[in-house]
Amino acid sequence: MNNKEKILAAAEKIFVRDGFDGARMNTISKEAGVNKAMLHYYFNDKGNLFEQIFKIKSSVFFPKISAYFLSDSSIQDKMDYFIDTYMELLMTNPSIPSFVICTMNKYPGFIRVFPRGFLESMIAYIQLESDAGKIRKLDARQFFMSVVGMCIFPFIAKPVINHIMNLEKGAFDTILEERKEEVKRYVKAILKVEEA
Amino acid sequence: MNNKEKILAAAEKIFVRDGFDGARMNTISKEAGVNKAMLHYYFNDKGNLFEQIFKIKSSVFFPKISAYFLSDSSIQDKMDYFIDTYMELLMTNPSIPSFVICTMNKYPGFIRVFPRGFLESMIAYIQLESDAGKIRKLDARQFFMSVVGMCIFPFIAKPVINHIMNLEKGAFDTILEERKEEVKRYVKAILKVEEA
DNA sequence: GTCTATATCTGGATAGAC
DNA sequence: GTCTATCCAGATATAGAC
Repeated sequence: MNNKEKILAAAEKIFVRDGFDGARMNTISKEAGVNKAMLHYYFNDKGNLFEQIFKIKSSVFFPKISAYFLSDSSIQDKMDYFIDTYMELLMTNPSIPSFVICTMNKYPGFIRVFPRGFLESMIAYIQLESDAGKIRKLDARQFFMSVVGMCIFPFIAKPVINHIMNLEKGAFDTILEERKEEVKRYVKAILKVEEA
Repeated sequence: MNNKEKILAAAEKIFVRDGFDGARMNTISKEAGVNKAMLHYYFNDKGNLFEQIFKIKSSVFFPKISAYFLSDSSIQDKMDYFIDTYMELLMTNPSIPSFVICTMNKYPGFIRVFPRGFLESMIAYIQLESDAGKIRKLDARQFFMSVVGMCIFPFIAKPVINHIMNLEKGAFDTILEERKEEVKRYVKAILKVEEA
């Protein structure tokens, strides 16, 4: 890894952990093991360094979670895949949801990193299935927001959850693991066509 | 309103809008219309000013959303009340969810303001109903997390939602209003006992 | 490309007059 | 209680030698 790559890796870690405001150019340089002036040499300023990282990251994230939606499997299977993949991704990057929320609420310009097509087409597909009567009649936008909300909740609320449920060491991870299955069951219940 | 009250009101607004780090003692004093030195006279330092506000706020919030849980109505009605009350509260304070998430992830000590009893007893009650077979067999903690996740999602993700769905002016508020009913329907579907 | 030293700015907090 | 002036720490960014 050359210096530029070292800086990118270190900056990602520190920005995600501390947020844009909380991150220090000093901390990043120490983490990367390079001189602080190098950060400015390669990336001019803090804001630009920040953008570079998350343009790269989001270009792999969205294709991954939406991949299976193109297959010819049932919508129930597609939702199962989405929930599994999304939850797995979050479990290996548990700070991402809070990071994204904090960043984009403070710096609305940050949402540019969200590519439009992936989410739009997933929602459109769900709406078609609903309109065709294959699943319950629902607003696909509301449904999609609900699924994502259910998936990210434990990650954004971890401190409260630990406080309220006073969990033992490791218990939180168990909750996450069980949650995948539980959310999939909830989604199936929501999608199920009501009896007349 | 005396100076102390003016400061509290101004500080609440600025802290919620800008976060703890982003808030400036200068900005707060201007907003309150008092001299900056007054902030230190009444509240010593920034951290203490911050705590005072949210101890007061949370002491009204939790009793409100959990009030109806003590009645003798059905669990479905209780959940409807919870979702309505909670969503209404958020609609009049739409920045609160992001604020809480950002603050408590950065300053874990902040969770002390969350009183334990209210949420715990709501969850315990739901678990009893489930174990008794009055609703579907489920993990009440997972269920409760799901409901809260569904309610707060549009508030924490507003910038993405506007970006992805490219909404017209006022369309977001319509989504919020419709969401109350939609989430209530989803919750009913989740709670419904499965046929053998 | 890499480093040291430093300029410059910002913001919380304090001293002290009134 | 209220104000002005100021201190001081911390952080970004730059200048300039090598």
